[in-house]
Amino acid sequence: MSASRRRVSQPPINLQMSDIARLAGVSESTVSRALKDSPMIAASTRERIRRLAEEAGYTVNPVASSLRSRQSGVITVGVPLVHEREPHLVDPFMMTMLAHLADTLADRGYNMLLAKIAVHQDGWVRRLQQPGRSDGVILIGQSFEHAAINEAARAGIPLAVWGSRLPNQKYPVVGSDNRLGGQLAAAHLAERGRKRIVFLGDERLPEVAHRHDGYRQALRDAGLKAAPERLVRTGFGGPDAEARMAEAIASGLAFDGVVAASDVIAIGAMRALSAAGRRVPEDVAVVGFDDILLAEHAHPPLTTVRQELARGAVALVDTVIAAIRGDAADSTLLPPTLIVRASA
Amino acid sequence: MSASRRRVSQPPINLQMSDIARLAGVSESTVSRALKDSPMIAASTRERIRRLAEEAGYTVNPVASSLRSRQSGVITVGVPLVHEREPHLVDPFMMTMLAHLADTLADRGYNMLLAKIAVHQDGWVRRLQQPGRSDGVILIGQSFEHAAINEAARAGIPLAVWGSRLPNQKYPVVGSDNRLGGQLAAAHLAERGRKRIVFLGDERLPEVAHRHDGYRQALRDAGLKAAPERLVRTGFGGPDAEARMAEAIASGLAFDGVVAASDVIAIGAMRALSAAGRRVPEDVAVVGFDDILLAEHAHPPLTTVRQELARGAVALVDTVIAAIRGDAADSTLLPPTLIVRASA
DNA sequence: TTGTATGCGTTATCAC
DNA sequence: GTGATAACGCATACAA
Repeated sequence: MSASRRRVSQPPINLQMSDIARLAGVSESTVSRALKDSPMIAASTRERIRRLAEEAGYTVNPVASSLRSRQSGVITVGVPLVHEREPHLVDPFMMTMLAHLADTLADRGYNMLLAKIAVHQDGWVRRLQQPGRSDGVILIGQSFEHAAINEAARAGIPLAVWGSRLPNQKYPVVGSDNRLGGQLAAAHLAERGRKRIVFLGDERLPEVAHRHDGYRQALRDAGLKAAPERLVRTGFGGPDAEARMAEAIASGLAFDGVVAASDVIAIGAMRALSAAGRRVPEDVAVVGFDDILLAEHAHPPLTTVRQELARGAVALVDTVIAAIRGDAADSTLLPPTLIVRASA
Repeated sequence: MSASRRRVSQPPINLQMSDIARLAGVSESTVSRALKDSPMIAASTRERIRRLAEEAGYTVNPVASSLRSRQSGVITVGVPLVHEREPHLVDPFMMTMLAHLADTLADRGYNMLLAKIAVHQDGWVRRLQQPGRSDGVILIGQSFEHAAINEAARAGIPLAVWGSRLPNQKYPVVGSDNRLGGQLAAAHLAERGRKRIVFLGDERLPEVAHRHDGYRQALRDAGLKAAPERLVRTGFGGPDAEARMAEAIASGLAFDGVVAASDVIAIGAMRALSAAGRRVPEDVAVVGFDDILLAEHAHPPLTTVRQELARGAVALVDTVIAAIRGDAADSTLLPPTLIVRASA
């Protein structure tokens, strides 16, 4: 059942601007201007040329256009891969963010070029913005690359980054108030009488670090102490989180509450708890982070800190567009919200 | 907290090939060849030039390269939007497919350009493959555009389409055996003694049509009759499905089983059933389609027909690459699997 | 308001 | 094995 064919039938007669110019009896420049609605051209001829091009099925060659004009109409969205082999893109948070970004970029008339970034390899910053291919870059997550991102910003790459505010930051970030988010989560558990609350996540990552800070603040406020052994480090993958939680349980760690750095982590943890015969929330109350679609469908439905991804995506896009224009590109701090369901 | 800056500091000294040529004491042609590992160049000079370029931080300008060579290293992934306002990309099935495609394309050394396609507007096929911007196109879903896609294929655009096999198809498709899938779903319900089984989906779309065919076949095989009023039409959105299901219940339609055209539809239906006081699976058994991550977390966990998206994504990518090369681009039929959980 | 001329940075073609 | 030269298709400074 072959459906192949050489590019032979119906040669798409690669029309160029000169063809339209001839058809219209004007010069190429006029066509070029008319097609981008330049006010230089009389409205009547503009209209005529547009119609002619339309009928002929001509579209401007974006590659040539972008070589000459140094504008591509494309924005690169980069996903830093912390650990080589994780298929990060399939992560629900990442997918949702990408979908919102794609929607917003389309709204703004930009195309989206998706790039997985192996941040191990040196020089990824340069590869990121191959000259001319895209007008700007959105990075989803800072990973451990604060310094490298700063360098990229200093090199003049229009940038917007999803993440946390850090000292000495030369690039605009969009992100939730992670400290507040962590605080909301832990305070909620404390209010429900939980005394020994575990934090589950990789606190070396900037966003998670802030969530952890908020968590400790809330514990202090509640008069609880944050035992260091109750910081259980895990990556963002569900199976990883499940394994780390299982280990913690097996090690005899005593706890009655969990603040997870993400919903996927929380759900992995609940799996491990369930496997170990601990009931949620009776024995252990669990709070997640993100409020992905899965959260409300989890067993039990997950209490979590919602991040406003749709708003975040809009802010990221508008920020990078501002940077491209050379306008002030300010950082944006989004308010997280505690969504109380059944798990805590 | 402004983090903006004009592109002034640290001018990235836009290095070009001529600079490397001068540095190496050779011509531009030699540099060009060396950097693409042409066997024409002596291994020693090749290595020397590569190192020089590396050190200088030079990368080939992909726009200029692609204007001249007519190869972009980019593949466009198009998502046809059936209904204008649905944010289709946020659909879990779509997001998962996109993530797998992005992973696979990256593996194959291609970049992914994401395009939402408004199929209402005429001429979308042409816009899809703006000359030069990408080497080929992957379409996720045929929508109602079989004829237009055929036209694109005839025009020589290298294509691969996720969808169903249709008569007179001039383009390669990758997709599940939807007829078999529908059959598996309905047969499972029949085996469990369900007699009045509703089909929930838009049977005008090719893939859904085939699932519906399989459903009817299974009913016939089980000696049941497929009453036309048990075909309840709905789009792919969860809220839409919930509303249609609620209407069907309110209208007094009698049924004890549901075959849904997707998991999202199934979950929407279960919501409506639950709201109407019908228990799943006791009163109504429900089978979904896709096996998205959400399915196993649904209430109750959803029995569904799994599609192998990861394999599908690989097939799509390899198919479009074959088409780009001018090789035979064959269609691929993936085997669906029934995953039995608690909902049926 | 429109046309003319030049060049964007690379690669293909042809010569050496 | 390497170099010179002319495109690739368009947009802009400048001239008219």
